Amino acid sequence: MTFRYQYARPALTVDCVVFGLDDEDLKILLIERGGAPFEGSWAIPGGFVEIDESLDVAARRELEEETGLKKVFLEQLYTFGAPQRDPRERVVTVAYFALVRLSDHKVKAATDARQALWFSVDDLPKLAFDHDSIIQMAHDRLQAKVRYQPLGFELLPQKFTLRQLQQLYEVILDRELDKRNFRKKILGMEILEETDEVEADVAHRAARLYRFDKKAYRKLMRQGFHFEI
Amino acid sequence: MTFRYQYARPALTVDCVVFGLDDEDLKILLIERGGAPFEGSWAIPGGFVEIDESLDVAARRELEEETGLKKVFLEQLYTFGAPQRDPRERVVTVAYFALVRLSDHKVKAATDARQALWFSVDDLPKLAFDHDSIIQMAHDRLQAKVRYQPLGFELLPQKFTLRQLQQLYEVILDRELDKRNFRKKILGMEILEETDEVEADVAHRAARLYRFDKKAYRKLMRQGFHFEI
DNA sequence: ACCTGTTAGTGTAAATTCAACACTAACAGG
DNA sequence: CCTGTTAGTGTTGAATTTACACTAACAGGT
Repeated sequence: MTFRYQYARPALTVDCVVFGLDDEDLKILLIERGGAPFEGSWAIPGGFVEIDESLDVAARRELEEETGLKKVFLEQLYTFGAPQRDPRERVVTVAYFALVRLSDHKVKAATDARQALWFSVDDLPKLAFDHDSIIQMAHDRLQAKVRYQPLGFELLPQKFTLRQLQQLYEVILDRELDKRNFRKKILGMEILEETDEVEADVAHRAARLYRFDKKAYRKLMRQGFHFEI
Repeated sequence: MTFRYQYARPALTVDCVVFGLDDEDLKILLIERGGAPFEGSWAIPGGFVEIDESLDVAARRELEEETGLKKVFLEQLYTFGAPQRDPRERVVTVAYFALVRLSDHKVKAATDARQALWFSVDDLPKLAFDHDSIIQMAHDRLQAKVRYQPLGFELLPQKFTLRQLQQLYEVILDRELDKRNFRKKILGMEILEETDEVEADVAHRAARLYRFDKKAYRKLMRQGFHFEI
């Protein structure tokens, strides 16, 4: 079946910048393209929007098809529509950024992708299309947003130590934070729930595990509380 | 001429939420639709993206065609793509928000629009499509962004009094600010250039006029300065 | 000339928040 | 029991933010 239109229409795709956190590194998930154009080069996962699916759904579907990732945090980033950004024809892409817990997820390459791999955010290979600008914008947005929204917890295991949380901010913001001031601030917010567990298998005093208390956070939000690191 | 595609493609449009500032009110520019669907109801200006123009260019073109506005501040907001948002067929729209100086611009209705009119942001008529959600998001974004980027100056005349500037923030943020603290903060930033003029035609002591000093602002930015109200 | 109404323009003190900084406790492993 | 490593904890000074009220200037009307 073919479709006829009176005017030429751009094709519409979605693409996802997927961030994951390794103990000391912020990583991005890339796929090696299995088809033209840019066959064999690296790109962020994505693909065409189907005619009856919403953009968010398309982004989730493509992400699962190409990398196997499901149920991740996903947020729309920006829409890129420079006329020559795809050499084949006019393609407008709605870019998303996603946050995943590396600990929870196994990644596997699939449809259209030879392989999917995590790359350190400041050691990326050459990328297809304008994907370097998309990643750049996603990284800027993550850095800005992580400071005033509790996004960071999406990157950590459900239970985490304060040390892990601090490290997360240090890695994303790319600067050191003072341990005592950090703990004072974050515990003072009362959005962390202390568990009665401590971390396991460490060769030193084990740190207490905390959980992000989403309910408490939402309640505080309704009272005008403003998260900020 | 017609175009044939193997798969059905969504149509792609751009829409603009245009803000203007009246002395005591934040306004939005709406057009009365001259054609189906929603003929006769109010909508934000916008239209189809042409095959070889970038999204920003399309937004500017549509804005000029429908309202006569040129050279306004314009920034991409969000892309709306719910499958049923347009009753005719699948239409994805890239929404923008724009800031204009009401003092500088005459608005005139044109192509496809019976008329263009300014409405107070908290007294809007019923709107076509999902334009109420688009406006809502634009308004939220303006409120958030005006606090940490010097966007406000786009809404004021080139030369303005501190009183006007304060009123602008009060109207947009919808809360009162302390006059002395406001002046201290804004003058302390050293991003305003004092002119040797004062306002004219007022029945009381005339206030000094200032200009936003974009050069000074950019210089400060490079040095890590962070604007914040 | 002067009275009235209205807004311009200005400083200080208290409260709060932020930044800097170092030691003891706990525990695993050898 | 010794070693190495990280957990966990308060205080002080500096900087920032908030609250708050009076005189000066000027146009317009009498």
